Amino acid sequence: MTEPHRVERHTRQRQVITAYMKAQAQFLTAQQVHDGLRELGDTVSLPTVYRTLTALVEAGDLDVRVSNNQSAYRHCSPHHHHHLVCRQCGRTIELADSPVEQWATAIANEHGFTDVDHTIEILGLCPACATLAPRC
Amino acid sequence: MTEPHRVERHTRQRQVITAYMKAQAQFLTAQQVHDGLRELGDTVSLPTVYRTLTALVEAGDLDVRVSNNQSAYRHCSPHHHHHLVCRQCGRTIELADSPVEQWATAIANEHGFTDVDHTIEILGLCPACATLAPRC
DNA sequence: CAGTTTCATGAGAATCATTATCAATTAGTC
DNA sequence: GACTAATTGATAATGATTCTCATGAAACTG
Repeated sequence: MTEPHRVERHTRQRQVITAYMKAQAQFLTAQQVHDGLRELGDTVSLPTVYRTLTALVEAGDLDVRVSNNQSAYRHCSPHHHHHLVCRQCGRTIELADSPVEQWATAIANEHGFTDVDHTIEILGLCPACATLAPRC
Repeated sequence: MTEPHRVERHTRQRQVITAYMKAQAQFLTAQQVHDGLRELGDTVSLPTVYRTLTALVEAGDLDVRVSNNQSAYRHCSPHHHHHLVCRQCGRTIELADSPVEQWATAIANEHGFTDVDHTIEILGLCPACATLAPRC
């Protein structure tokens, strides 16, 4: 009944995608990653881009964000899953620990919930976009 | 330059969908709403279900939640957009005001963000699911 | 280093949620 | 009841994501 021991392989494609995502400051769709890599000469098939991004999300290396019926991925430092995001340009600021952590846990306990996790996202207009685009 | 004055019409389909969603405690996909209505004998075309649900979301009457590449919709009381959700059965508990509100606003101001909104979601395993399904 | 195993990749097709199109229906108004 | 514009439904189109499966290449073996 022991798991068949799945070995993770270190392929060119995975390295390329991982490196690319680490260098990226924005949320990118699979398609954008695919195109971006091609521009650098590192061709990776679209299905592989999807597979790898999904794997990286499961590994906790990437954050996902769905908008417009599309998933966008972005590198994120582990354990700090809260963001302040500009709804215009997508500029993201990672937020450190907050009072929310404790509150969330407390609320969950109160209702008997276990194995608790939480997501917080603050959306707004960053200073730059506020001045540049009064109305888009 | 005045808007052409768009009149909202009160159709059978809209009433039916609105009523149905109000009576529902779970997040439902457009397809599920469509099927549910058909079972009640209130047939509404799938495109119309989509159109109506989208409109209701924009009106602030419904919450959306994306999972498995599908949007799910659920009635929600306005102004309280925070939920404690069971990741297994989808059971949802609406959370009242929290310390987060102030914190979010403070953080946003600190970074010069304006027109701020936020989303918080606490995911966990509800007591029922925790006992029934130790491992799925 | 050659052989073997097994996972990963890529090309293409398939899926399937969501949207667009457009003619036919209707709600709201006079 | 007639008029007008919004709404609906049938259908097709779109497009992101996933599946299939033959080929390629890691990792391991001896």
